[in-house]
Amino acid sequence: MSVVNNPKRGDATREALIQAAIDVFGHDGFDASSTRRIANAAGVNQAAIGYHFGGKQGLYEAVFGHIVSQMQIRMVPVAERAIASLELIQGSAAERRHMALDLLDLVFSAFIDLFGEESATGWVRLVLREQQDPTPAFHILYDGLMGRMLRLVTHLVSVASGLDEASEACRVRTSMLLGQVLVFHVARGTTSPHLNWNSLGQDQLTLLKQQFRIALEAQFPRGVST
Amino acid sequence: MSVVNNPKRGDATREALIQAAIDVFGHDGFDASSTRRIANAAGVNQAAIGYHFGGKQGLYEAVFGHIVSQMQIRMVPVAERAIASLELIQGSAAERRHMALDLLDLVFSAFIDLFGEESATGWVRLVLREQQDPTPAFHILYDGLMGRMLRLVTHLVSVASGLDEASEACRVRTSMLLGQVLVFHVARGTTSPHLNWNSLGQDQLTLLKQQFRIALEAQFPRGVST
DNA sequence: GACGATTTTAATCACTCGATAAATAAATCA
DNA sequence: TGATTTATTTATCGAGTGATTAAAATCGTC
Repeated sequence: MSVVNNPKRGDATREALIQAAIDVFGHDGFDASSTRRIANAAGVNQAAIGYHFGGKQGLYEAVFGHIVSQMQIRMVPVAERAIASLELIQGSAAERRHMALDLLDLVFSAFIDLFGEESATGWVRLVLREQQDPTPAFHILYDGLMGRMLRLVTHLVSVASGLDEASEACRVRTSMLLGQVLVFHVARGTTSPHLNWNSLGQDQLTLLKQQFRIALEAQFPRGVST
Repeated sequence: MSVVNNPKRGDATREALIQAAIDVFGHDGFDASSTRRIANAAGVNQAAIGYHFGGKQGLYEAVFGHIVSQMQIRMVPVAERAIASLELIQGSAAERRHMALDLLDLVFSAFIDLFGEESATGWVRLVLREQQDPTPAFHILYDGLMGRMLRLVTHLVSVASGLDEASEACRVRTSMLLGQVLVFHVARGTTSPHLNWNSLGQDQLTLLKQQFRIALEAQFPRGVST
């Protein structure tokens, strides 16, 4: 009870293991990452993984719990702001369209920033790998954040485009929007040499947001109305 | 000399190993795939991998050689047709823009078909994994096909948009186009439940091409001209 | 059918893996 | 302090890894 917050004895070890695991798992994937390397990177003993997380799989899932909470810190305020704005406005269709476009820009800007953070290099790879072929850890991601964000964005696209929210067309277009951002991480092997970008710095992120906005406005033009 | 084509004795074994390796590597990744499982799936002995390909890594690279040749069969004719069309036309800027848009649609349609083929489920995962974090095998892909296709598409986008081919803006927009297609494979974990698609059948591919064309035309409008 | 070359197989190597039990250390509380 | 719980470490287990060797089988050719 000396310090506030009451940190239990093993908290430091657990934290160190999760941080190291994000790096190692993110760099080499689940299978190629040995528990010994992770433990070594964390400065603790290999057996500590079994003690604190039950095993390698348990550590992997704990890592995703950590990632989701980090993503939530960044995205939830933005999402709530967008939802609040949407509920407030009740003008003409054109006005709501206008608003939805601004909110899409807001949400995707946050998304681009999130994926471009310095500390993100580790966990972004993990998230994308899990996207590609989901393991049980994927549900932690989807239920915790991705699913909710996707529903919000789909709704915004629906308002911005006039497409029925439940239609396949609307959902396809929503996914395509997502792809326009993800591609710079997912197809890094191709985009990176093509753009001479060896990393996503502030300059690159700015350009990305800029170009995304242009593409967004073009895809769902403001002027067109009923 | 009994059969034509002079198939050497070990060709059947090599072919079986490559086919099995595409499935196993594609499903579980390089590290999680054991040479014994691959050999078993191919119906040959594990030592045959060492004999024919030098080792696990050699087999992995041979797989990518095979994939590239398969992709080339599908994409090279389309690419050559596009290049030929571009060189022929020399009308007004508006006409060239028009043509470039049609060619973009052509190339990406082929791309969508390629990634949607029944037999593709195996190697698509492999290609995307390699995109995400390139190993030496990535160069086989990039030099063999991806790089060339990307240059072609960049040129088409340049003509269609009026952006300088060498500009970052043009290349970012090109990558974004690519992302609009890739997302359905790369973020399958998210798009698949969102769209209630458990696989990419003919209906899904048709809808994809349809929506992509709409998004493409919107992003690079035909009407606008000098 | 015998020969040499190519291919396939069985057997084994040294090694790394994740998990775990037993021993030790540290903190907590009576 | 001594007892008890909690945490960390050391050491080891069996399973599975990729690679390699040497023997066996298969082939074309004479």
